[in-house]
Amino acid sequence: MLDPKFIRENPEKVRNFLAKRKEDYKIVDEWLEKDKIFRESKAILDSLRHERNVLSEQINALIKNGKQQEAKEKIEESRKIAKKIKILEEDLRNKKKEFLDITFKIPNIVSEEVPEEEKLILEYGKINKKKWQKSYVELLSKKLDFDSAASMSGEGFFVLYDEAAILLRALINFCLDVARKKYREVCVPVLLKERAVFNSAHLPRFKDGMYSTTEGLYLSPTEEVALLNLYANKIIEKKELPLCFTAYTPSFRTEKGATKGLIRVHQFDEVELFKFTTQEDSTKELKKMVEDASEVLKLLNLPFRIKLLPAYEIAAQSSITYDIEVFSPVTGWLEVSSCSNCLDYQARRARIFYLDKGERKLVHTLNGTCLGLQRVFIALLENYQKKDGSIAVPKVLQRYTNFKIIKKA
RNA sequence: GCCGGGGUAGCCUAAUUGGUAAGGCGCCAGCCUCGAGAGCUGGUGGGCUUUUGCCCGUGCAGGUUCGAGUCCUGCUCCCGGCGCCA
Repeated sequence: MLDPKFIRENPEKVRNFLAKRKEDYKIVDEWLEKDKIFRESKAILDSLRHERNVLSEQINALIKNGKQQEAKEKIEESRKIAKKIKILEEDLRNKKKEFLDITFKIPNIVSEEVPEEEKLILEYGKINKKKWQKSYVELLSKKLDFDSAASMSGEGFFVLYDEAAILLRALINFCLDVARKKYREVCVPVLLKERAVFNSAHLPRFKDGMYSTTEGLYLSPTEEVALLNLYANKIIEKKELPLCFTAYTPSFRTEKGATKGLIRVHQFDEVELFKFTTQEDSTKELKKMVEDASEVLKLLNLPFRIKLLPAYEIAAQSSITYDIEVFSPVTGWLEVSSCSNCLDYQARRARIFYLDKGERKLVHTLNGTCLGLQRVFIALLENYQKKDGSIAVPKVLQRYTNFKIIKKA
């Protein structure tokens, strides 16, 4: 969430970035109204509480001095106020809830660096497109089985066999090993409490995009949620920052518009990067994160490009987002990473602070995919295929696969 | 899942039969000093209020009460024990 004080003092700025996000900026007026009502009600309640507190203190003094009769009269008086307070408290609770609900609906500030339209930042590697190249589906043939997956889990799932399964696992390990050089590896849960998912701001906005269980837990839509919550309600020493984590887990999304294939599936694999930084370092650290994620593609010798997304394409919690797309000869450009600076938006919800000379400050949180593995998998197959239908395994992956080539199926 | 014990500010520890959160460390500022340290003084949770000031704050959410760290209910996490378990 944004700092209410910021919204109150800069409603124009908030309207402005809502417009950039192509969202309804009238919500700001609604917010200002709710904020005003809430604060006015609270002021009335506060003065009543003050009266009660004064009376209470008098009652205490009277009782100590043995003046029971006078105390009794004061208690009677105070009782009336207490009744009023109770009614107003109930009312204020509702108003506070309304106020918070609307505050949570307002997305993060948009960074000044965010362009009007998608902006190409970098192109890397040589695009190699040949007429004879086949799609990953053709290449894998029976090693990729959508039918069995559909019969046990429904549409939007897949089964991999043999070298295909091994290659995906190799990719997971490779990405993790590259990430591990700079990020601490951590193994995290994929079932998460409502509060945790709320902290990352996936709730309430992304509710329909997530699976939930009968026990009320949500299936992780991205490791971003778990990694953020490593420090929920904690205070970090400034000298410990930046804290960098990486994790691999499967991620789960309902993907209502899922199409057949590996590109958009309900259960997919990603290695995630996450950083907690000081307020002054987050911009610098985001750039490093984008480089770290690109590093994997460079090592795999896959062509890719980096884009800076416009405001209307970035997540509500993000203030700026870089996307990395890998080139796959038949399937085309595939988004494999999204690196975002959430500033203090998630930290305010999750209450994550650091101590700077005794002063408590909200951390900045950054997240990035490193990478979306099914999509890198596709690019790998299509880029490394040979004319005879076999697929070479990149040198850096061979120690993970223990084979150098996937023969034509 | 059951039984018992616990959660107080950045950290550590107090608070009588319910009477309105005390102290220490650390940190910040000032004094002192060539400077640092020590020492001394003040300040160090959040919000509203331009001042004075007021409200809230003892894991979270409620309840009882004139008044709750303290009593009650639900939840949560930690510690110990039992149970279950790959």
